Amino acid sequence: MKGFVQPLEKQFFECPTLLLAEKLLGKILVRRMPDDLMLKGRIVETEAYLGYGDEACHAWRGKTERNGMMFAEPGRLYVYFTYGNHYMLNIVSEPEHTAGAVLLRALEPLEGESFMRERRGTSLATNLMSGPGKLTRAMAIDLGCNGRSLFGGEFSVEDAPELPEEAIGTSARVGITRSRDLPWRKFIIGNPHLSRGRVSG
DNA sequence: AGCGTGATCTTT
DNA sequence: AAGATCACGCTG
Repeated sequence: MKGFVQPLEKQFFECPTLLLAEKLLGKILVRRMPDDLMLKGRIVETEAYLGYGDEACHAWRGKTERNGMMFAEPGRLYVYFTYGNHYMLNIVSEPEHTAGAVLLRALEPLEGESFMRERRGTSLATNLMSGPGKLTRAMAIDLGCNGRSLFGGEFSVEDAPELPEEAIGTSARVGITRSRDLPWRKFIIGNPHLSRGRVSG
């Protein structure tokens, strides 16, 4: 059928976390809401977090109630609450029982913008989902979404053409104090919907 | 550059 | 039980 896009399947997510952080750039996060409302955003900025050897990762000291979902199989959502205000959305990576996830830091709105504008209280497109807390707000993602699968219909990631190597930028991760030096942030160079972290490098 | 806001984790 | 930390966003 024309216009019907197949969601990415499990195998896509079965790769090392850092590689997944890069492969997700340009792909489209989809949430199917009640009443035929579709929310879509192109992934333009990600960060990799690994349970082993990465002190910035919630799971670096082992499994707890909060970070438990990071140990699940690839392709599930890890959502957590922070700073008393914000939900952060991650896609779980690495095999089951191994902690890893890709934080989605910024999306470019593609569908459902009026819903997003209302939730965000702003109309500027580049301000709707240009940050990890903003995008969960815009897409109404909270702790109830923790553990949801990307293969169950409600949430999915749509395929899109692979980006050329030169379109992808790399930098240190934003807003962390430990393991600052690791260059595990990936983004689409020059995209206007990036987070406040940095726009080009 | 400063602060709100509250859960989680560490230290007493 | 108390204190520090925090993968942020907004105001100024």
